[in-house]
Amino acid sequence: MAKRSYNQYCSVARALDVVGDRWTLLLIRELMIGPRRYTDLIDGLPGIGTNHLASRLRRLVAADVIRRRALPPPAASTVYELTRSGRGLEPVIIGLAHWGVDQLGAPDAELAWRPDWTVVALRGRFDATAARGVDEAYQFVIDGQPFWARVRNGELDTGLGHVDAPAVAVTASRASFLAVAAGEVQPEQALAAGDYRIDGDPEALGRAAAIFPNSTDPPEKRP
Amino acid sequence: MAKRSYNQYCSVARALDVVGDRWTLLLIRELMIGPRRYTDLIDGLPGIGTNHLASRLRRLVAADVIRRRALPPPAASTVYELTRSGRGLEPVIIGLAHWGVDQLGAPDAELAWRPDWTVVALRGRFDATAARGVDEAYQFVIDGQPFWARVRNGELDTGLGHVDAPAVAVTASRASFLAVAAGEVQPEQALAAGDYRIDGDPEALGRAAAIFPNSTDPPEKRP
DNA sequence: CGGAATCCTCTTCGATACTG
DNA sequence: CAGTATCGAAGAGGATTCCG
Repeated sequence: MAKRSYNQYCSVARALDVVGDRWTLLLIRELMIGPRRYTDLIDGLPGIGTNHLASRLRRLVAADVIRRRALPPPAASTVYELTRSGRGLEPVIIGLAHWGVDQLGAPDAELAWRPDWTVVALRGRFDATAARGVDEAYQFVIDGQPFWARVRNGELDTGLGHVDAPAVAVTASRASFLAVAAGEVQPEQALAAGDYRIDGDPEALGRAAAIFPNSTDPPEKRP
Repeated sequence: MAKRSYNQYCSVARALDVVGDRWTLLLIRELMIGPRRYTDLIDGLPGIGTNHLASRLRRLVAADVIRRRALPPPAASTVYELTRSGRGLEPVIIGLAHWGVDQLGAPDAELAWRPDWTVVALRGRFDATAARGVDEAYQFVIDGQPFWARVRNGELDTGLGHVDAPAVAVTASRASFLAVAAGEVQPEQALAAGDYRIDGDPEALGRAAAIFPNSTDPPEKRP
């Protein structure tokens, strides 16, 4: 039962001792999207053994990366969420997200895809400079799954569900949303085809496009 | 022989399909320090099975993350080094290094430690703002292992071996270097004790301390 | 000696079945 | 809904051997 360790006095190795196991960083990704129930996690991590999920959750709680929280009575359920320490892993996830774009390829029906994952992509693409002075929210409903992004004071907030008074709302099917996101289809075509809809202020749409640029390299320096 | 995959259309999952296996990110860390021979890698990754190292190297070459290069005749050996794509993983490694600092604890003789790993720590602590206008090099020789950092045009370059005309040179034993780095011993004490030596310009030492701050949070936003 | 392939034991993974 | 229990298959970790 003793945890396997790299046994190195190196902060990279120590970090990987805690979050380097298979599935663990994807589990962090899931919780970056928002608090999740056990079954939500199973759903967002197709293929994980339930025993492994349970043991990883236990370990991450022990390491103060995530926390177990009971929802108030009407909901009567428990959720897992990132602690402050766990939120500190966001740069790692974002770093992987940037790097992984090149490995992504074209949308493939064989691969699992959840609308929520778009939240992570949005957080990765967020351009704080372009967001300066903007104060508005954007609503998405993809495949019936609602999520949103709000920009205020140059900062980004995201969540699942519906947001008040969005400046723009995008409603789309999985296929059309992915086709547009991957650049396979022009937004105009998708709009004409019908299962892709944009409501709201056209100018706000332009701002959103600048704040979440489609394919730039990470803001870090280039080699 | 088919590679295990998460089978998700998500750039984080795709990235982890390539570099998420056990040992792989530590292998990238090793190559961030500089080009390495097979046996150097074995040495920097104590505990890795030679078969696993070989198979990971093969896969990473295939994925264009690293490259195999033959050294010119006198050396008559081959080294592995990061490709441009592989260097793109530096933000991930640095992100893990920042996060792992909290998990690091006190130096422990039970844990493996290599002087070279300090190069990664230096790269993680580099403060580009403090480096503005500085053009000088710093030499380290820890436990007999030489490595250096050079700051120029607000950018950082690092490497193994000796650098020309360093502004500061730090020479120390493993124990005293770690004790000072971990904040257990004040530099003055270590200097007095004798197995820690600093040569060069005291003002440059002050600049180096500002450029590689000892324990700040990552420059990313805080939660 | 550097760069692996082989063998063998042990742990972890993945899938399913089962329980409070 | 939130987990345990179980079990075959795959990967990890050593040691040793092989090849140039």
